[in-house]
Amino acid sequence: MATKTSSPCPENKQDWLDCLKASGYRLTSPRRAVVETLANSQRALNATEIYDLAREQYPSLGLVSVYRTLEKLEQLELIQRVHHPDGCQAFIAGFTGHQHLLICQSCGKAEFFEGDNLEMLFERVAQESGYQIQEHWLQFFGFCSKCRTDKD
Amino acid sequence: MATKTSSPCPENKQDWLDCLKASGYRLTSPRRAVVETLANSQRALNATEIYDLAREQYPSLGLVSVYRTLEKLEQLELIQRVHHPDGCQAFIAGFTGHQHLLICQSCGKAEFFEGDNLEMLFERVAQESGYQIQEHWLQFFGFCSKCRTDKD
DNA sequence: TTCGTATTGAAACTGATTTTCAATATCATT
DNA sequence: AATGATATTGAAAATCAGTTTCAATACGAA
Ligand SMILES: [Mn+2]
Ligand SMILES: [Mn+2]
Ligand SMILES: [Zn+2]
Ligand SMILES: [Zn+2]
Repeated sequence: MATKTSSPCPENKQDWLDCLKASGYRLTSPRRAVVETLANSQRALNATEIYDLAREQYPSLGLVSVYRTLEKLEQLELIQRVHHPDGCQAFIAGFTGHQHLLICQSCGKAEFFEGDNLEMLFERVAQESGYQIQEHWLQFFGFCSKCRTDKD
Repeated sequence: MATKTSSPCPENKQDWLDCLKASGYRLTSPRRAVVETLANSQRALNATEIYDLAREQYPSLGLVSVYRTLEKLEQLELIQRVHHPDGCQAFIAGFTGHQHLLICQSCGKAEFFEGDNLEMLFERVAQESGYQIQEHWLQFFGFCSKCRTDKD
């Protein structure tokens, strides 16, 4: 029985490299470093965080290449931007299908969940407002089990 | 019978000025201009948009004063920041109680709605993920009745 | 009306992101 | 494996939104 929540890490970061390759991009060390860093992360990272983490393995990496790689990964929908009260320039591994984010307010750890059923609400709001509803954003914030334990 | 959706404009922009006054701030022309502009707007506006609109009535207004006034209005919870795929620095008149935004993807017109009932989903996701859920973001995007008509 | 000071707009500054550019690395082709 | 066209690179310069500084001004309590 499959769980309804899932970690953002993709099964295989090779998929990302394959996808970049298939889209006509070259596989370079800077790109590998960024992919590696993001694909291994349990939480959303911004450009500088990726830069700092990736340089531990690949010190000559330039910040500009991080920005350029993020741009491509986002276009290919391998990653997605995460909006947060503290900022909206962090990225996390994307997931297919209809999923939403659950984010730890303490450590930032993110998971995806699915199974929100908002059809009834869509209809009621559409009725009352006259809007034709096309998209929705839903995001939960809380404390992950680890951070709850640490608080004690 | 009260509708469950409502326009973001406050009944009376004088309320905002009173609130600023009550908080120890002086009522100045730049502040009045920003309040006027935001309180009259049906959609979220960023600093530059407010600056441009407000200067039509008050040409000597400085952009710095827009930023400074926004900061105060946000602290007083008279306005709130609106996150959007195209940017997250726009503000709209705030509302009390538990409400969420419905935004037109064409003209930006915003309304608030209430009555989302996510308790069951909170519990299920909390159970499956181990997270203690504290907050949620919910936002709808679509086309307002006017923009739907205009498309025909 | 007076007067202390909160507020102002211009200019300088900051930090994040983008652009430019010459040097380099990738990879399809030989 | 070697070649060569060119996509990609990092450094430096440029841009952009937002913030800080500061002397001049406007608010509003007295
Ligand atoms: Mn959903
Ligand atoms: Mn809600
Ligand atoms: Zn946590
Ligand atoms: Zn509209």
